[in-house]
Amino acid sequence: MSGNDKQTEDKIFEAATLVFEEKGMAGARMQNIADRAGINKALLHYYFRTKDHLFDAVFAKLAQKMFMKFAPIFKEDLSLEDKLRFFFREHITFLQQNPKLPGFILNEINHNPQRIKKLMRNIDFRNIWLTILQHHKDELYKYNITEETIPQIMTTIASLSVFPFAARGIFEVVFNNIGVDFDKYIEERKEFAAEFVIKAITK
Amino acid sequence: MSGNDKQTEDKIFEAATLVFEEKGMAGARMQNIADRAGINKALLHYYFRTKDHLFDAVFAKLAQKMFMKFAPIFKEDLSLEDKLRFFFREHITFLQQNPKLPGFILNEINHNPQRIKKLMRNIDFRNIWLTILQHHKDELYKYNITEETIPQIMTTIASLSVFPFAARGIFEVVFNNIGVDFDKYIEERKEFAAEFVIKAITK
DNA sequence: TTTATTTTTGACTAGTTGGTTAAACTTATT
DNA sequence: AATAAGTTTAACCAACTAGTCAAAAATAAA
Repeated sequence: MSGNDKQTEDKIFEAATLVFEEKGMAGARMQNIADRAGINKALLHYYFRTKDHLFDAVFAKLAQKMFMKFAPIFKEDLSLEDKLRFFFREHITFLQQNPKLPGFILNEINHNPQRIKKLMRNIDFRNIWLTILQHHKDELYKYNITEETIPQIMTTIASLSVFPFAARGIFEVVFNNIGVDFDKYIEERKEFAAEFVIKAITK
Repeated sequence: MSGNDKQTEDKIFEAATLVFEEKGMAGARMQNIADRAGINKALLHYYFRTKDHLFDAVFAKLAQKMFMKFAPIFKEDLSLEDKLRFFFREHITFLQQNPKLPGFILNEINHNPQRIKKLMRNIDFRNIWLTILQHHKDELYKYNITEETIPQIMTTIASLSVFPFAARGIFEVVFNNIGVDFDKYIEERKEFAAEFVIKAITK
């Protein structure tokens, strides 16, 4: 094992990430990945035996990167309102730096739902669920939130943050026609989304 | 031209729709489409010269189906609040009947942004934009809506309706773990989303 | 330096895929 | 019935693609 192999493995991984994000599993070509990594195609199979192996590695890493960004909210010791402000600010900033992540993950999950089931079976959602309920128990009565509406509110929060990036291609076309800049829109969204949700759940 | 050819063309189109929705352009196989249509592969190329032709036909039809569902809101003569209730009820019901549409369209647009630009260059967004402004001019001052926040609000509305279907694969896994049924969640969303937005934009 | 081990490459292969073609079949026209 | 036109098929092809392999190059061990 020379010190070089980690370097090449990383080069391959980065190239594969770019190509898979752009073309998806079905549209990606091993030759294309090899070219971008500046190596021979055979070397791909030396480090990652098959296209599936390589894809799984990339997908697992990107999915973790994505979902881990949801976790810190539950740990921060803030009021519900500040938690919302914190979340949208942090999460949208993260997506600004990884704009293709949502589209990539949604696409691959739709084409292969099995993949996410395998990936998420370790996560203990029931526990997270109970933690949230417990942690905000006293606070919830102050808001328009019942236990039954929590799934609606949680998915609403995720939608407001993630969807603009997943639908960026459409938004940009519409925005172009009415003189709105996508980047500026995203920047404003950090605050807008937080205040929108807060307003909606306030009694 | 026998009366048969329209029948076969439709059979092909329906089969192609199913396969493209499920696998995407890159993952779809002409042989698979031919099999589902119950015909020879050569006959595909007799009706639609290439895979691109066939895909373009399917995509154009599905995209139109999707976006046309946004139009009726602007014509209905209802108060803003009832318009919101009307929209979410109608649009989510439509998506219940076409659950794979959002994922398919988002995916293909992300992989080929050119396609939507070509498709949408006929639509006069500036005109629609001005119509909305004009039509709700008197009403807007009653709500927390300024001209600058309209793009935020419009995209928020779209997100709340479309995202759950685009991210269904993820939602279902999470829901399974906490005992929530996706179909029931969607049914409840029709009313929840409307009231959520109304609450958020009310002064 | 010599030998063993790991890394990298060019050439190759078996299988797949979109697309073609000539002939057979069906339907309409005379 | 005979001819023409449109429809459908089986067999085929060229290009592409994931994956292999043996040999060369580079690195580590002796």
